[in-house]
Amino acid sequence: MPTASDFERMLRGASLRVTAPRIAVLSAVHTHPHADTDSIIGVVRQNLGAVSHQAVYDVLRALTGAGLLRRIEPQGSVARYEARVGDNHHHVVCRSCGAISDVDCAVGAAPCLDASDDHGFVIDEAEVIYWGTCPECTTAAKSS
Amino acid sequence: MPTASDFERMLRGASLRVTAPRIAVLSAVHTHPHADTDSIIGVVRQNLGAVSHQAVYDVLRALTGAGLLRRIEPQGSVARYEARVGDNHHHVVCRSCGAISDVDCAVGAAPCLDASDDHGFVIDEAEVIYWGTCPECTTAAKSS
DNA sequence: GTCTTTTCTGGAGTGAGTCAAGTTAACGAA
DNA sequence: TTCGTTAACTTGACTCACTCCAGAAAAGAC
Repeated sequence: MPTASDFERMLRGASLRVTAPRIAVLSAVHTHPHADTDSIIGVVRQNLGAVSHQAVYDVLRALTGAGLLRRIEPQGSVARYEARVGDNHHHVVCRSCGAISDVDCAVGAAPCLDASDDHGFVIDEAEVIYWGTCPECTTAAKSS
Repeated sequence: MPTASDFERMLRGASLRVTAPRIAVLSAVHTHPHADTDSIIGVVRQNLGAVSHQAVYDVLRALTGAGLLRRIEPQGSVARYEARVGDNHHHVVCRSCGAISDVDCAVGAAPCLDASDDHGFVIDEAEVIYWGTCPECTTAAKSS
């Protein structure tokens, strides 16, 4: 787990100012992957005390823009953030409880990046979301 | 292009009641693929006159649930609907203008459905979204 | 034609996220 | 160290897609 000074280095590397809210948000997302904005606000406030929700929204946007965080938003869910960036990985989402897990790319480094007919689009990323049922919900459904 | 009686047959096939708003919504989505709810409401009102937005939301949900329509919502966009259901196809989304195009599956009928490590999830669908720049935006960017 | 059930209307409400104006603090330069 | 600039934070109002609710209307079964 990265330390506060690691986070500081990451911020400086992205030429962003180092502030307590930013460190706290970065840390919260590292310890709570796939957390939604509300939970992040909660965690940040536990560590720092009062922080405006607006600040957290701003920080999340700044960090996402700088490539330090990645924003994901599966259908029917609010925005979630994760700290694992730079590798091409995807997600499985549980239809029943909304749980999210990371999945490494099925077909090498850049899977499915070739669309059969790209309609002239210049494609730079392929995002894959697997939909299914998580182990907990599967067993819960069986026993009912 | 399907006719009103085709739509009627589709509704009956899904054991849904046949009403003017439903026919109109079905027709609107067929003629305007990837339209958002607001545009659909607009098209429906052009054809039918006054229809409440609530009715359109209800109809869209009923038709989506019955499998007659498919709901897609790429990040940063509101919900959109398309009438092409039952075949496993995906979408390219333009980062700059939000345009959406259909893309057939790159790797056969069910692409990438095998995650390398599924964490015990029972996966039933793989959704792929390609991100890029559409032809219009590409040429616009070059000329500027 | 009458009855039951589903659908539609109109209006109020919810909640994630944004906008705007003013204050505060980070950090490079003097 | 202090100063000034500029980015970041606070507060609070606001937007907008979407939902909930209660009553009215219409579709389909008998």
